[in-house]
Amino acid sequence: MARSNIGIKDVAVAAGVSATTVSHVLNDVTYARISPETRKKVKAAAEQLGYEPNRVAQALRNRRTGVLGLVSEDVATTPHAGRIILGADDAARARGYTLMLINTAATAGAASREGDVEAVLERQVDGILYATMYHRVLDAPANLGKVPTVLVDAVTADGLFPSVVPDEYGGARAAVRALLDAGHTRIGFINNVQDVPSTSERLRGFRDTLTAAGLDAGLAPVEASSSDAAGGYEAAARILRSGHPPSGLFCYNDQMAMGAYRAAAELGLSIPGDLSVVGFDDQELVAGSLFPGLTTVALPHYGMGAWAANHLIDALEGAGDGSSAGAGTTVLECPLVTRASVAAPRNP
Amino acid sequence: MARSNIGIKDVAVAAGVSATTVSHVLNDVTYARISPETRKKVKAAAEQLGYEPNRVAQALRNRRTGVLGLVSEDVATTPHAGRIILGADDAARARGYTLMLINTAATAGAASREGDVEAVLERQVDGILYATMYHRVLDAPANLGKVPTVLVDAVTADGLFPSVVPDEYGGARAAVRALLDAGHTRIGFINNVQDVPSTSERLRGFRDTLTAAGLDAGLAPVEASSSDAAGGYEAAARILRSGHPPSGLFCYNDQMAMGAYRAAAELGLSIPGDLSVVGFDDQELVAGSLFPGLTTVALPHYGMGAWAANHLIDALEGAGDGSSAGAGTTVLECPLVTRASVAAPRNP
DNA sequence: TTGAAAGCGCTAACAA
DNA sequence: TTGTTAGCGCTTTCAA
Repeated sequence: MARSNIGIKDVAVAAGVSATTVSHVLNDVTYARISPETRKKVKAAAEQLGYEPNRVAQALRNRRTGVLGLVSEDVATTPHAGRIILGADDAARARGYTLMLINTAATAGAASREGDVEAVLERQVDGILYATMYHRVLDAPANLGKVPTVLVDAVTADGLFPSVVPDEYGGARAAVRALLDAGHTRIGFINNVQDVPSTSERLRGFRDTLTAAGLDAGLAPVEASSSDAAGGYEAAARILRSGHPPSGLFCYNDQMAMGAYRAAAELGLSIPGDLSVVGFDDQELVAGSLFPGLTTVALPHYGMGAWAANHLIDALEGAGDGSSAGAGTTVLECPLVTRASVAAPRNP
Repeated sequence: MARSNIGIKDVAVAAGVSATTVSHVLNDVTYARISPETRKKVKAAAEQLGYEPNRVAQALRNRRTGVLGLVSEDVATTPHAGRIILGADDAARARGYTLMLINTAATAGAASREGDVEAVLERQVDGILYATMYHRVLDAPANLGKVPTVLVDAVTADGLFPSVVPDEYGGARAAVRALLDAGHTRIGFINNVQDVPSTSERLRGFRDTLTAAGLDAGLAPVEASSSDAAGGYEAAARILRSGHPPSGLFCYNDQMAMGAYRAAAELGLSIPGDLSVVGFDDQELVAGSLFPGLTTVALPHYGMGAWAANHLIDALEGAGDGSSAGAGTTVLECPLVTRASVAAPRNP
């Protein structure tokens, strides 16, 4: 079961040197003065025996495991978690770290989530990445912060941890600008009803962009509903059936846009001929499958995962100062992904 | 940085006993005869100091880390990975294990994937879960199997590893049966063009079910295309425009079903009034967002993850025999998820 | 009923 | 230039 029976000692005897020497050459210890021939011998022996370090023993000795605990909420719900995980994994591996994963329930009580954090802490992870599945303010478990911690897609009310979140506002601006650039002057927004940062920020981005373009944001139709296809259908129907319907529609997310597609179809409105639509989230499975393909704004999940891992490792490897080195929130751009749902309005 | 400074020794002095005794009582060592009062003292001290075991030290000593390496292909592509991860995490945690995650690229060469496996092996994982993102036959990295290994959603050509895969055939039967039960007698199938197990098995299930119902499977319309919405649209359009179109349509996956919805809409066919549709995969984001909701067949990703973790742990904890204890492939049911896309045919 | 001592595989002072 | 020695925190003979 124990896989690699051969250890540093075996290499030592094979090379005819001491374990210390083997350790020195294999770790490229700077202060060790070892003759080139000895180095060669050791490396050859190690290679030949197929030596692989036992990271557990190293960890015990060095008091660093090289493992990052990824505590992620609701891993299974969306593909978002996958992107965060992938970004974090890529970044971590590039720097010699590995991820240890624990799923935690967003809806669980503080005690349960504290237990989840404890599970990785026992494993002596060097640091923790705490990820949520949508941008929100997090009620952090009490034991978070016992090791350096970075928040992904979340902030805490007290702002004690460094964190990385999407630029919801900027993303909304990009979406509306795409509509504006295509020539639309009457643009509507269908928003989510939940009280989360993205709801208010996307609305703010929507309004500010219209205002900046010299339009009266107060006149722009805005309807809110649940952030799924049914909600999108309903909100879009309300807007499109109004007296003076918009020619461009910005949707809170791709699911709602999917509902808007249906509402448009029922009203005999073709996309993008009669109605241009922009979504948010870039859920490949949805945005890429709709017809016509949905122009949308991508959430930088991969980038947030990578940023968080890198930032955490920087903190770990930087001066072992207070661990709170560089708290504050970093905001990552949400780029527009152009597909085929935006065109010039029929009657500009 | 090192989080829990207090170790077994601290508890020992606090309780006025030896480290040995502390270890004994905290681990409930059966053969240790320790007085109830001593036990009480030790537990109180541990509790009071907030002692948490250092799993790394335990691992070094016990030669078991209690960590399972999850090597997963293309974690980010679909929500499937999330389900597998969740299932594996739940099962592993219930039995005191933790997951270590490594992403690997399905398209990468054997050498690169071997490196990915090596990364977790160095961490002394007790066993490995190797997961692919769709059911296929896997070209296993050479070092897989150095520790007990279970395959998730994949099999190897040589069948050397225990593995768990979805019952594609049974799922297809359930889908077709749903159509049959609703009264349809003319049923079509739009299939994937790729040569993967699901393509042939779902087709086989489709035909066998028709035959078993006394219909002539040879006459049933079958069209194949790429397994996305565009392919589904195209294949469905071909079938629906044919001389004698079916009243029920089974689709290789939900994406293709989404394309079929569009084809039906263009032909003025309402779902489920004029056409009943069944998908496969149960991609919540798609199946639940379509209108009407898509009746589909769920892939048991959560179950496969859980089964694999449990099976692996069984092997780990069972007699430390050959590790190949119980190779062979386990097949998990694909249940029908009923939404609203199936109804009785208009002209039975 | 309890404790002393050895050692898991590795690294790092310190000696030689 | 290299080797000896002492642990990292824990478990487990073995002895008391």
